[in-house]
Amino acid sequence: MKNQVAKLLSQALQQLTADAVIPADGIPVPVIERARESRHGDFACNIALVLAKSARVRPRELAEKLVAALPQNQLVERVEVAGPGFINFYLTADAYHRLVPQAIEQGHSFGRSDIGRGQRVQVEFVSANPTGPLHVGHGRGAAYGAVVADLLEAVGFDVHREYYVNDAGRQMDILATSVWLRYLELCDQELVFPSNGYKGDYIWDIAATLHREHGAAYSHPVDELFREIPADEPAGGDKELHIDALIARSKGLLGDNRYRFVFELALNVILDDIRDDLALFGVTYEEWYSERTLTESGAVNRAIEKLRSMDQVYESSGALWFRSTAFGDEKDRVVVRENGQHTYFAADIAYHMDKLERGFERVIDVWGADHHGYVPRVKAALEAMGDDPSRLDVLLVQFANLYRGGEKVQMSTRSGSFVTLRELRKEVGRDAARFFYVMRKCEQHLDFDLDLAKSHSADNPVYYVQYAHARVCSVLRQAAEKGISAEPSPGTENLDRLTEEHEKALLSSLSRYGELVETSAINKEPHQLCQYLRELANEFHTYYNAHQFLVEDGRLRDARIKLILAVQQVLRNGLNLLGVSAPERM
RNA sequence: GCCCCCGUAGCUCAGUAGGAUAGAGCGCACCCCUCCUAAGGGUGAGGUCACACGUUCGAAUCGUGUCGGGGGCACCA
Repeated sequence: MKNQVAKLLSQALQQLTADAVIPADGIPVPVIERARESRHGDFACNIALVLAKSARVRPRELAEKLVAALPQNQLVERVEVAGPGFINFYLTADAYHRLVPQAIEQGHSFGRSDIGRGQRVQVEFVSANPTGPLHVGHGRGAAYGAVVADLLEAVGFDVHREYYVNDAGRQMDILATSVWLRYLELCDQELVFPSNGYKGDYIWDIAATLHREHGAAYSHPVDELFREIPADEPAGGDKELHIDALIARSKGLLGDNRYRFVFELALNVILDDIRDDLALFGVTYEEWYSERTLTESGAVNRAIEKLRSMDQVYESSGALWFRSTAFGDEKDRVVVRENGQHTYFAADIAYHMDKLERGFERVIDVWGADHHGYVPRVKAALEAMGDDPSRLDVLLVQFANLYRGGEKVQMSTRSGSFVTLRELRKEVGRDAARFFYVMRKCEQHLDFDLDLAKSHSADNPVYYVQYAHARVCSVLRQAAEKGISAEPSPGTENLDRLTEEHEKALLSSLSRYGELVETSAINKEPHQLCQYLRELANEFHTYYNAHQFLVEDGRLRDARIKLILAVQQVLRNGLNLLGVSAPERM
């Protein structure tokens, strides 16, 4: 609808350019917006105000000329120049009416578009280290990333969802060692568990699996394991040195293959759990990309060599540094440590290089806000390698705070008192969790009210929207019971009977849906969709209270049934994009 | 110290690429089912858009500065 108005204006602009009223250079794309007030018509455009200066014509005069140059169109009833030079468009009733059969016939595809033109875009999200279950912080990234991906797909992008699995590195070694130590305890050995190890119950579970399936086959005397290991922090030593020494000793005692076995077991159990958890949350991926394959395939070395060949790295005090300051970073960053191991950052450079090499035109990373310091250096690396850093879009998601009974739920990884995503899902349900997570802009701190998310009341936005959908279903059931056919008449037949203000408001909202999906997708702002659905549901509920749908007058009844069928479809499509169910009854 | 985000109604937040009289929900005060689910609806009170200066025909929106809140600044992952 908006696009059609914009097209008309573009044609008028071309006409005026040909007539030399407007200078040919630098004509902006006309910005059409929804009029905020009905007395300003349906759409408004400020192009005359914008162009007045360069055309050296008074805004109102320019507006008049544009209006005169507008081609005829059956959607537009009349056009007015108002205020300082706004052009207001008043659309015909038919322009709105034709949306109703469209929504009903197009069903699931109503509101979708192809503005993405099949461009390949990768969305990487969650990517939590597989060292334990996902917690509520990851949940927000999961919900947000999933909806952004779905929105982009809905507007015609070729979306590739990816989870980057950090299956290499020290944290994973700490995990493997933690599991093995717990296993040794299950083999009736006594030891002091390292303060820096993973202490969650799930570590015991994995150790128990190892013990159940392999008995004491992986057991070693503990005194051998701890012999001459530097003291742990509680014993007055350094927890990092302590755990690193334990890892090295574990590898030595178990040997490569057996250590690998414990490592893989831990990794697979946790990764399966994460995968399962996300799937139950309605979040799925096209690909789980292993960090290890990045090293094994030589991509990391290749990235480093690429930087070297472009003279973007230098050696200093035994390490290899990337000149990220040359690209706006605040300090240079190490890519290969003094001990010869590459840093996590080096793998990240390789990963992003690989993403672009795989042919994605746009790459979106969803990160926790605590990683924001990472953005400049990753972009710097892409630029240094000769890529366009603007192809990478990093979306930072702020943390979510849970509230229960008006009190903030205290969470800290250290004390092990963090709430897992699974627990949250169990408590408030998938629908509420998905909706609440994306209700706010991602850069906004999120206050997640658990009581509200659980409440079955109008205060709860999820139920409110779902209830509107269920109510439509209920009306249709009611019709069936009364022996009234809810089968709508073809096309726009009878829709001219919709003359109530409530009905016009609903038609107007329906006409906004497509635009809304587009702006939500382009701006990566799912909260706009939440907001919209709430408004649409509100208009429906108001309508429901004010008017009977299943009236005696068959033509009016048909028109109303068609209208609510269209509303039902849009509610369903919108909820579906959010990963929230649209129940038939509640 | 440097960097990022935020500051709009009592509370939680919108404000659609600067636009015509700043919006919603909650809370508060009233009111509405002999009627398709009251898990609903309506009416009302409530704002110096943190502050100052600047850009513009026009600023909650853009720029600079100040104040206030949150987060980040590893040869960790």
